[in-house]
Amino acid sequence: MTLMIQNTLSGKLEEFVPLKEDEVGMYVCGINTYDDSHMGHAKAAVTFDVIRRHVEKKGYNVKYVINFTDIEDHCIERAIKLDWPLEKLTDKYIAEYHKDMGALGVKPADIYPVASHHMQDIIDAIQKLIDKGMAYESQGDVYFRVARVKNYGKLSKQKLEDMQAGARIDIDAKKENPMDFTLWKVKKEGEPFWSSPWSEGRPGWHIECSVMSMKYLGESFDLHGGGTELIFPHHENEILQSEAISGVEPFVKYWLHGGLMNVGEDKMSKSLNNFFTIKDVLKEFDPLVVRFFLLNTHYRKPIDFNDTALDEAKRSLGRLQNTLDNARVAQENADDSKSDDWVNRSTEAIKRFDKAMDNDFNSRDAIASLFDFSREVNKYLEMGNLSKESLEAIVGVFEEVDDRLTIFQESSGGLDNELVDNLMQVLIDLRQEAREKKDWALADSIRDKLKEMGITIEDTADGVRWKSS
RNA sequence: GCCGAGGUAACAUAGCGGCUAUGUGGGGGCCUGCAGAGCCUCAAACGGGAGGUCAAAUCUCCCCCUCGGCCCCA
Repeated sequence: MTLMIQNTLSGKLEEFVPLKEDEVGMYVCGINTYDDSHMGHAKAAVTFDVIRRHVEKKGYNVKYVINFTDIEDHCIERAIKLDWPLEKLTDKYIAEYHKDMGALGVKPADIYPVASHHMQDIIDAIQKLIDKGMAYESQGDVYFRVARVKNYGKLSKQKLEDMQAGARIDIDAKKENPMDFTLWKVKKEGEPFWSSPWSEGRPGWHIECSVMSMKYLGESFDLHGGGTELIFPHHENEILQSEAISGVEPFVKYWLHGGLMNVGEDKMSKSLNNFFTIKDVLKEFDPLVVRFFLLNTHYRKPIDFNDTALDEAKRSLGRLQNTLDNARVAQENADDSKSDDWVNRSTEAIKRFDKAMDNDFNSRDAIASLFDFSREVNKYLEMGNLSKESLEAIVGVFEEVDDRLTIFQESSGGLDNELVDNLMQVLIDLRQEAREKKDWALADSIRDKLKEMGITIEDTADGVRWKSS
């Protein structure tokens, strides 16, 4: 099956054909390191995590790079405000990022380059642009010369003329053209700075991504991701710079952009101050539920963030988790005498899942297919006549899915605590005795009290089960 | 103004030419001492208007509405 990818560059669904046989380069814009990550960042991290895993599953050797930008305005401002060296701020929020994303089950990237650690590379790149006539120095600043580009706007489909017509563009006397963007800017008093041939100052936003992506992935690589809000100007300018620096096209073959996280009518963002940090959300919801919530919508679409949606995700995911739990329990008790065609059906289920993922990483559709599979499994589980081999295959489907999406619990049974297990067994036995004597009041009382403690008792055909919620 | 992405049953989302979808919620059954879980089943949809096709939620055109981008942002 071929992997199809919606490419922002062409605006079309294209077959994925990597540039090189041995390695697929993938670069995703990380965060600006000045504050805790919010759910919007989580959406980006999780979707590209899943995309990366699927591409790897297709047999490609993915080299995954996520950058940290610590040289832009917010970081500088925050560092000054806290009276911290920039490095301290950078280190802190990189650590927080890894903590948050780790908690969300995001597989680490191969390389996490940091902008401020690549200053010489950045300065060299800017010099190269100046040497080529693609950039110019002006009173210590350096600007990219947009007029020298032949096809401006290939990613964002914007025309230079249109941009200048309606937009609110700052008229800066230092620029030749209002659309020229900053490669290097002179420091302001009190700001952190680096020396350069032009002035003491710092790089503009965009250039660090060009430099770091090309450094680690080469002048031309396969996949570049980010949120839709980055298409213009960030990614557009990244292309201009990179292709001007290297002289190689395309800088990136496939551009992927994820829909934004909304809160009601607005997108979630720091500047609107309507964000929910990952840390706060994880206090209320299981990380697996959060992942399910994020993956239950196609990555290119926006998602509205609210508790109701998370609650629904929790219930929905619980349905799948139940099937998996039940299958696992049945697996322990199954005999291997009977045979049926669940091995084949399981293979088919994985194929269907894969097919959905091959269609521009349609995790929503892939999950829907799992619900269908789950329903079928439940029917047979209830009849209780599945063979060990079948159950292994069925559990295998869930494990395969989990390998890609990471949405299931290992086991929802005990608390990994022998003492608790034993105590629970005593309570369950007592309750069973009460039930046999038809002492429903006592039996229900035990169940209710445990429920209050967050422990659910279920009477099933295979015996009594309990789980903590 | 200029670009981009969308408008699918109560809600959230897939589907993007023929197979009426998935979950949550709702009605009715089955199972159960009850509960839970599960199964079966019912109700419920493609923003509006033209066009085109044997056939459209899916294609074309027009209109309406929403969100995003054009200062920073995953």
